[in-house]
Amino acid sequence: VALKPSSYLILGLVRGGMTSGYAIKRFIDETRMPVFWATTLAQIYPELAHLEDAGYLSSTDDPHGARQRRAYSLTPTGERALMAWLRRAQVPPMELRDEGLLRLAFADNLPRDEAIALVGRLRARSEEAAREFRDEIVPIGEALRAGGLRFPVVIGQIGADYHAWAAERLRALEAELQGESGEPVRESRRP
Amino acid sequence: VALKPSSYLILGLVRGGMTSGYAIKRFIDETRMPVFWATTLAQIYPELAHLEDAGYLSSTDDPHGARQRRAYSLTPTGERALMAWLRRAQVPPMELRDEGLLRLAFADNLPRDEAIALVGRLRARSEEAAREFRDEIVPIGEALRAGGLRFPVVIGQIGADYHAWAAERLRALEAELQGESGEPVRESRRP
DNA sequence: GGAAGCATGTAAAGTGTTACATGATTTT
DNA sequence: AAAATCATGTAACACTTTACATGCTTCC
Repeated sequence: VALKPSSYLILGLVRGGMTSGYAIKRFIDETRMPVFWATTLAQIYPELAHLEDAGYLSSTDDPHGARQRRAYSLTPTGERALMAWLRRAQVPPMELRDEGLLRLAFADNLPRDEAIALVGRLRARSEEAAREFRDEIVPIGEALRAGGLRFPVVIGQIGADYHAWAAERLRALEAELQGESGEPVRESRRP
Repeated sequence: VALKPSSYLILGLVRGGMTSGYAIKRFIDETRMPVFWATTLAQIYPELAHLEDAGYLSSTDDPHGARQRRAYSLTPTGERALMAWLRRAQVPPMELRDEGLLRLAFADNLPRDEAIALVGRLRARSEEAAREFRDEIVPIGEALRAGGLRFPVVIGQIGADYHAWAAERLRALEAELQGESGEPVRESRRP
């Protein structure tokens, strides 16, 4: 029974010291460390229960005063599963599913100026995302680095660099589209 | 009742001349034009039916001999909905959900050489994807361009450029990780 | 006559999101 | 006393994927 990526996410976070459902939620909200595999609160608790049933996690009650809390930890099986996943030779192909680029694919339905405006909106979106990665996610990663974790900051930087690249790429596309005049030009294009 | 991205995908393809469910499937298989919003055969037929119920599409029987076929076309409502979507000022944030980058986020659990190997696998994956975009998807887009469609090739090129960029970015990360020696170095790092 | 392609669908399971629901404790 | 935070969950819905199911037509 193969685990899904969100299961490994939970496994990895428990292994990293986020031992309760709430701690996992808070870590995700605060650090946005798993930006490349989002999950929501409603998935965490069922997933923890499922991983315990399947023998990857074990749990003990760990109340603070009268406030309940359940503390999870990896079983040897869970440990093995996480490491095997990290070491697996095959990495599934990247899937990026983006409504913005889907719109762009249909931009032939728009007049040229409106197509350019659409590209401009996509560029603005990437600029905003780049800012967010640079100013919020990377600094949090740098804070975690003090605790010996170097990869959160690495993926934050990759995210920041990606969006910066995308913004530039879209700016180039805007320029290219603007360069093509509305009236057909006397062949200035190579054959 | 807002339509979902896959609905607009279908609407856009019908508008582009793929008037039957099978034609849509074939176009997707052959051109892989909507790489940034994948869909499967099992979604197409229910979606066509749903869009007709909701008044965005109309259909007529269009058999070839005794072989049945249902031909769809956009109603004025469908036309308006598609154009409004393309013109909408707000573009939802890009979501990229990638198991590979999720693994990288947890690479602190691996010894350095294995972490480097993981980055290497991710790089190889991007190189492969770049090749696929460059050698397969872009040429198909260029063929479509003859028919007046210029944006399929644009998104193919964006995909190719993205993966090429990613491969280079990951190669830089490999080098960076390799540069850090196993034993702690006498502070060659700025404060 | 058989294989490949054309054509349309369904069933079931898996996966994920939004909104709701509850209650204790700590801080202001 | 109220607000914020800690803590755990459920219900309903939305969406996607995998696998299955059927039958005709054209080409070899």
